[in-house]
Amino acid sequence: MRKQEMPPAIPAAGEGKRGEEGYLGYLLRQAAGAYRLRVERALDEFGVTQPQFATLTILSAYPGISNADLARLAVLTPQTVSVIVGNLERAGSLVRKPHAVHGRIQHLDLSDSGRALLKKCRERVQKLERELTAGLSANEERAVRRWLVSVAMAGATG
Amino acid sequence: MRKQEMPPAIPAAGEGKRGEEGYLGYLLRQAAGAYRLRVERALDEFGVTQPQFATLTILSAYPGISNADLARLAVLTPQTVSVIVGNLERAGSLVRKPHAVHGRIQHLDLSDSGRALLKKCRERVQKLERELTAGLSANEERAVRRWLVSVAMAGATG
DNA sequence: AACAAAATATAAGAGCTCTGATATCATGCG
DNA sequence: CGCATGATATCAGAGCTCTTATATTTTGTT
Repeated sequence: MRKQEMPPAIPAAGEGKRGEEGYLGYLLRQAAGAYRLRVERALDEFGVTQPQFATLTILSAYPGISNADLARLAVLTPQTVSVIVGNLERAGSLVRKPHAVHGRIQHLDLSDSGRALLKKCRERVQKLERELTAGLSANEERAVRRWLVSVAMAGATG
Repeated sequence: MRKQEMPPAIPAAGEGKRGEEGYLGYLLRQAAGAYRLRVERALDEFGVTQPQFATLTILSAYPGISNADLARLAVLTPQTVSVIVGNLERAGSLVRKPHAVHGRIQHLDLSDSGRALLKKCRERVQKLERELTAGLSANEERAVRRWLVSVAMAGATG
């Protein structure tokens, strides 16, 4: 396949601009896309996407949270979260408790089936998570974590 | 806002699970999302998205590439790239040269306006790119780059 | 009490991305 | 030559994500 291109000659993955000399933003996008794909493949059996898994996880840690707070936690817009929550509700993984003390806010909580689903997903994903740190020394992992957090928070209002 | 939640107490950005102790995959997704948003804000004036900018950049480095090779380079599916290319063509930033020596393959190339657009976008993005490395030592930057490449390539066929 | 401001939720429209399916073209094998 | 295989391109359907806009509720000001 792809016999002989005269021009620049397309590099293999991990070489040239595709490798460690490439733009950091480009590498970041590639890494996130590749990992998202691996997560969704691992969770395909359960029909759960990576954003859904993240939402279930947050909901498990902070039950009763509102859509708006969920969006803040996930660094997403409320509209985006509303779509994800809608799909999860349709699948029966979470329930909305519409009213509350306040009128407009809806509290979100995992259903029993949602909790069971999260447990199964978590096992799969933790395997991938371990692979993520496999080749890193303790120092390197710390540097990577610090960097990821700083990138996520740059330009944030808080 | 959000006066007193009894339960776990929602952490501020960069703290607890949202910070350096969180899941690496979660941090990766947040960082990529936040950076993509910054890029698209910076390029909003030109109506160019991050994937479109990446496509223009690749096309500039490898003119005459096919949709399929472009997909391989970008670690995306051919269908995804086809959508992006379609939007860029509609905007007049690239041209398809349908035929070739082979019959089915379409060669892609930047138009003059596409080249001018890329130049303007590149200036904006390079500013963000520099911010990405601001707090990193040379050693740390090397570790981050190596890690991103390894994540992007894990599970790849070749 | 009345109005303004802020927060919450949702809808509409657009782009990105996947999977699965379909059509075209090239090459290799009989 | 005829058919199978593989590569390329595209369509259809689904989910994620953004922006912009709208409706409802709560809160603060007058």
